[in-house]
Amino acid sequence: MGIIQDIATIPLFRGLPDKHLEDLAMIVVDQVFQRGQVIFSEGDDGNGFFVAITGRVKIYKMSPDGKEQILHIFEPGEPFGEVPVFTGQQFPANAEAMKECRLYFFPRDSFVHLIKKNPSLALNMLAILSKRLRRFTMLVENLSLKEVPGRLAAYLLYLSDKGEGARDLELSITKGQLASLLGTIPETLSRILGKMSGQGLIETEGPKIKILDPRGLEDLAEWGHL
Amino acid sequence: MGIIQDIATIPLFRGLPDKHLEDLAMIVVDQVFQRGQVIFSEGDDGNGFFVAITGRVKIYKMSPDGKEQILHIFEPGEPFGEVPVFTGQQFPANAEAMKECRLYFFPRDSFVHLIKKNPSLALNMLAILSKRLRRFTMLVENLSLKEVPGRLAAYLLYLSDKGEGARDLELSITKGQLASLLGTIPETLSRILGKMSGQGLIETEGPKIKILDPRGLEDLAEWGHL
DNA sequence: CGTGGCCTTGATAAAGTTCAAGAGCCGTGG
DNA sequence: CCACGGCTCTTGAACTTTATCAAGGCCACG
Repeated sequence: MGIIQDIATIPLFRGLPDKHLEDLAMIVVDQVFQRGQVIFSEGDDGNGFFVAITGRVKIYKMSPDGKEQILHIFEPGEPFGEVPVFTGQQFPANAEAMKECRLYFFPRDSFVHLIKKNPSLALNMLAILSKRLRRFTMLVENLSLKEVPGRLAAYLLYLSDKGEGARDLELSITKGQLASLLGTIPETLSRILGKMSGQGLIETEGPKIKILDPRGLEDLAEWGHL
Repeated sequence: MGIIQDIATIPLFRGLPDKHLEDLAMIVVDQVFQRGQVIFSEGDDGNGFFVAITGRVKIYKMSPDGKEQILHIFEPGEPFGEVPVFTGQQFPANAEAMKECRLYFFPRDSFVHLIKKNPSLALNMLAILSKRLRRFTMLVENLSLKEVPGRLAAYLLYLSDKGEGARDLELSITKGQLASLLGTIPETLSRILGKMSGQGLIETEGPKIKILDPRGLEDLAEWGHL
């Protein structure tokens, strides 16, 4: 019960007529994944895509020697795994539940059929993919053009912005995961957090980080040094 | 003369009825850019997108201290600059003509209008954006998980595949640009090309690169060392 | 023939990774 | 209630990779 309501709250489906929401409810598959469970792996055939209803999902790549790069972390309401739906190929990366997740799975054919009949659904999906391209652009910029302190500063400011400018942040992921998100390793992240504390930019206590000098962080994010 | 034919050959518009091709021809703006000319800059408002008809276009990011990361190089037939069309924001990166280019510009509103009436156009665009996401995934993987020799090996194999397995490659861009594409600098690229020659993997002569040991390159691309 | 662009090479320095060890934390079970 | 094992995080030292700085070579074009 409540599937239609759940679907209606997904931004991707905003503005859809009730009739189409019902159609979606007919084709959706409700799935639950446990923390640490693999949702799909790079190279698997993708016969549809997912929307997170509860929980948190990471999309990541692995190098042969075990280093992980997180590409994205999806929260409730966000769709993922759409790429093969439209290219007809395999998933380009892996997906894993970071905690217990409830996911809605939308099979490819039914969804494409629906898109053909509903331009606003197509435009919603185009907007989502475009936003994702924008994020990837930033990720590439960070990885290639900034060094780790700059990436970390940018991430902290991003968190602060998301929390309406809050100075007191609390990491919702472990520092190890944060390292993987920033394209580095826990040791390096740890050292840089220490250095930034020493310079009076931030204050850390476990998963809590207090921003002491937002301007200093901005300079760091922009220029790569203080 | 010829505009409709040009438009009809663009993969994005494949399968469109003639009537819609004519509509497109009505809204398109034909533009020419000289080598080195800026097409748009990061932060500019995007009121439409481009399709390359002739020439070559690079999409890139710059760091404050001048290092460049090429995100993409577009050849004739490929659309670019679509992100702001669907998110309503600014261009996330810069675009510059690498040689004299003829571009078709499609204004946003007319195009969105057309998409609403034509699901197959929407699906074509979704496929293109999805492919681009896939490419970005590979770029991130390369930048974060591989070191420069691995990236170079992967790029050479990609060129070889594109040329139906050809062993004799010819770079269509300068080595400096290749360095920027691989997320490094010309000096480093030069050294690594030298090292790879010394190991008998390739043979270089100016812009020509001959692949001597494809298996060796695959190992390098996969594992980061021979 | 000189000038500017592009590429190469060498010496040096910086940033990040690896390896190793240890500290803090927490849930489980004796 | 406390001890143990596992996990995350931190710190140190050596090492690797890459960037930086500087200089010189090659080549096309005027």
